[in-house]
Amino acid sequence: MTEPDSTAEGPRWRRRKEARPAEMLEAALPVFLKKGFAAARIEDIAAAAGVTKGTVYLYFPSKQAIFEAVVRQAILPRIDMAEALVAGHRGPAAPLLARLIEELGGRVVTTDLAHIAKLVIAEAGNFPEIARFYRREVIARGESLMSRVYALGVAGGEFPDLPIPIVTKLIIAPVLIAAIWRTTFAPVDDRPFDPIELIRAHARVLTAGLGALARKDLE
Amino acid sequence: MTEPDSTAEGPRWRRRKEARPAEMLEAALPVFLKKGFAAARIEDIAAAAGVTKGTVYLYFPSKQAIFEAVVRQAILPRIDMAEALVAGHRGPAAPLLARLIEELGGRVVTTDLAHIAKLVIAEAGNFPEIARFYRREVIARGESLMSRVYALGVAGGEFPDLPIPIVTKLIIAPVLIAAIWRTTFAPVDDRPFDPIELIRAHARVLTAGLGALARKDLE
Amino acid sequence: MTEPDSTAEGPRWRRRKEARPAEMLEAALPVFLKKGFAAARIEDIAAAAGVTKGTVYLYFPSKQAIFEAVVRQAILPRIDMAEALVAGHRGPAAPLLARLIEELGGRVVTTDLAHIAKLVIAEAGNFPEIARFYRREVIARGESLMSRVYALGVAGGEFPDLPIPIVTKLIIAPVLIAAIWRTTFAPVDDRPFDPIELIRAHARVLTAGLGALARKDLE
Amino acid sequence: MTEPDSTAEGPRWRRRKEARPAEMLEAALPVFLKKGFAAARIEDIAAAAGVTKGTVYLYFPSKQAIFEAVVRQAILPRIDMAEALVAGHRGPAAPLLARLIEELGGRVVTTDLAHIAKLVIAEAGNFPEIARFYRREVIARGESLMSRVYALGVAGGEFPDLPIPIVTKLIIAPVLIAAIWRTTFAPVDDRPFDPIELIRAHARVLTAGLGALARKDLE
DNA sequence: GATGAATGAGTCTTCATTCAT
DNA sequence: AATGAATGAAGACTCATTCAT
Repeated sequence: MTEPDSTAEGPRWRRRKEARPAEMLEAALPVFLKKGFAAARIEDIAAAAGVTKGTVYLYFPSKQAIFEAVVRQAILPRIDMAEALVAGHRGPAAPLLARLIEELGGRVVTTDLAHIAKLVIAEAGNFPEIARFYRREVIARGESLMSRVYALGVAGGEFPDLPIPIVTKLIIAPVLIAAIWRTTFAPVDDRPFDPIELIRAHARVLTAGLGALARKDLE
Repeated sequence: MTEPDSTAEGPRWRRRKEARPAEMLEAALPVFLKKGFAAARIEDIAAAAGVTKGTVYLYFPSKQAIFEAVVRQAILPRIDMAEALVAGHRGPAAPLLARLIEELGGRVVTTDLAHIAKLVIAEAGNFPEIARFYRREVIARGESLMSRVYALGVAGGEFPDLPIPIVTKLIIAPVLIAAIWRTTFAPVDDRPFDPIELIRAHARVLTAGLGALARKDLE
Repeated sequence: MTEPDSTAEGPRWRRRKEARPAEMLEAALPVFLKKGFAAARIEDIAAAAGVTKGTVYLYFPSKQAIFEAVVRQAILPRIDMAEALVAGHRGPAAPLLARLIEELGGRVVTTDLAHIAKLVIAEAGNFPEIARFYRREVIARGESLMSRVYALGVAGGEFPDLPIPIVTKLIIAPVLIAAIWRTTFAPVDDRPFDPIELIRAHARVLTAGLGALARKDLE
Repeated sequence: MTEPDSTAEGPRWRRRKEARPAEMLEAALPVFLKKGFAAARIEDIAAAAGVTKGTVYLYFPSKQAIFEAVVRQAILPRIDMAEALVAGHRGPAAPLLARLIEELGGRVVTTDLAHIAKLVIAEAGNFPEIARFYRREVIARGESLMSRVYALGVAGGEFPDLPIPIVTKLIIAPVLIAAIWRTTFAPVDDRPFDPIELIRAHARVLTAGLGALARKDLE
């Protein structure tokens, strides 16, 4: 597939050691997504990367290490993107929050981030390291991001003063549901599922709810 | 071997043939909850049920069959309970919805239903049959239940006219998040997590949001 | 081989769990003797025992455990025999020592104890547990045995007062050499090697030497 | 890459092509000593020699070839030394023999010759070529050396007329035991072990024994 | 109905060896 | 000459499943 020169037999390798680990992770991601950790075979991953089993072990010491690296590589760039996206936002908090949910959430829900999130949830129980990493690198950063937006809204009287960890989860929840639904139940459901519609409704209901509660708080 | 003489008193024990499968499923549930499908060993399940591996196969044809039966048995009674709980509710829709969320959601989130939900989500990808069953028996019934309550609210002008599948997911989402958090990330987080607090906040924000949108719709 | 009933296919197993481990060790010994630890394949051992790989793991948790058990089983009964043999001896020390060397040493050197000793020596470096066991169960008991005989001789003025650990090794040394020679070099040597002759010469030279030194000490 | 400009000063280093194999063997010896043949990895050897795996195969066709060469190289110079040492000895046979044992044996037992001997013994079973080489180059030459000394003693009536292969083994035995003990059991024994003390006792007992038997023969 | 001994396919992992560069 | 990426055969170990007792 990615074999650039395959006349006859082609060279067994070409000097690209530095690129290999990333290539392999890229190849491994769909395998893990499709089968989960336990059912994914190293050989599948190797084949997907166009190498043989042994080669995989030149770059990673174990299946678990591959898995952890895959999750990391799949997630970290997205987090960076998300943070950049937020950093650019300006203005009152409520529309900002709505936009965040719609843009970020929409992105998550329509790309393979949905699968990745589901994968992490599914396997984190067996991989405390993954769980820890995810909490630290994804959730914590997401929360800190949200908390800034939310604090703005609280300061401006737009939002009620709820605990950040709670609010964050309320914000995220429908996004995750959309991800889970799309990856898990949509394939066995004949009714269409439009994740974007869910995200939009969520944005509307949530901001309306927060606004209403804020006003009630003021009374 | 150490069998005491039992001629006089009749059999010391009586195998509850009919009860066996259910007993096994009960024993198997915690094993699957703890390890997931792949890592759960038949021997663990057998041991938990106080029998040997071979016996398990007298009642179930395969590990997968056990798993599916376990999930079914764990979930069905809860659904029935939930439906009963709803059937008894009366009055305006908003407080009913809030109560539903708090009572049902609270129950889910604090019992091992949380683990079960997480298990289903984690494994449904590998078990279409589970996914199908869950969608059909759990989600569909839950939705139908919700839809009755929600329709009440829409009719009364309390709720905006959103699509039922969307609303249902919005209602459920934080409950699921609470379940996932508790089973997956709380164990690796040192900050305390109070699922009930999340559920309550959810109930408040959601009903407030729906109410606000309903009013806006009327204008 | 030991299959008692093999018409057509024969039963896959017959209730003999208790005998199995010992049978397997017996089967494993020659495999280890022939190949050493590293080169011995579990499958070889299984085949030698008339079972398949998996069965081996019903009884032993690892290759190393098998190895250790094999060595133990091969050695312990011999030690017991040796101790019994010594316990029965009476009379002055020098002939007793000579008899010990000739009978015990002769036995070692002509049976597969020679191979076992060589095996232990060869692998003990990689198996501290084996080394420790051997030192404790074989060497220590052998020494204690020797030391009783030797003390007798010292008390009677027959032997010089040398440190027991030294004397023991002098007594054992040619026996071990004979064992090593027979298992290691004799197969590639065309000259015949008679271990018994070596043992006899050793007994004579050693007792003569000890006697001479004892007399010199007295002067 | 970081190669400094070398046009002006000529090559910074010069590969000693001819020396390479010897260097590698030197590097390989400790690896084999520490791990034995099977557990020694080519990569370890290469690393110890400061080259990469591939380079090793420029000089040796296989791991086994390296091993054989290592043993050869480790042993041959010692043999030469030993023969030189003997060639210089003069005088009556008994003290000569004692000196030989103490000096040669002492040297063996306190240097890594002990480890090498143990290595050969451990692996010779799997490497007939090694066994053959060792018998031919080491044992045979050692024997011939001993036989000259011994014949001197027999001629002078100092020693009894025992077969040379037997006597040789009696002479060597405690040396080997010392070597084996030091490398194999001493590490798991908390009591101190002084190989020199053993060698000295051996020299004394052996010469005394040979002398006594010689006198008895004369009677 | 239960048992538990036995199986053997399935996987990860290691490492000697090859060979394009 | 040296490298080091890649290979693939080999082997330990696991465990769902079978079936004689």
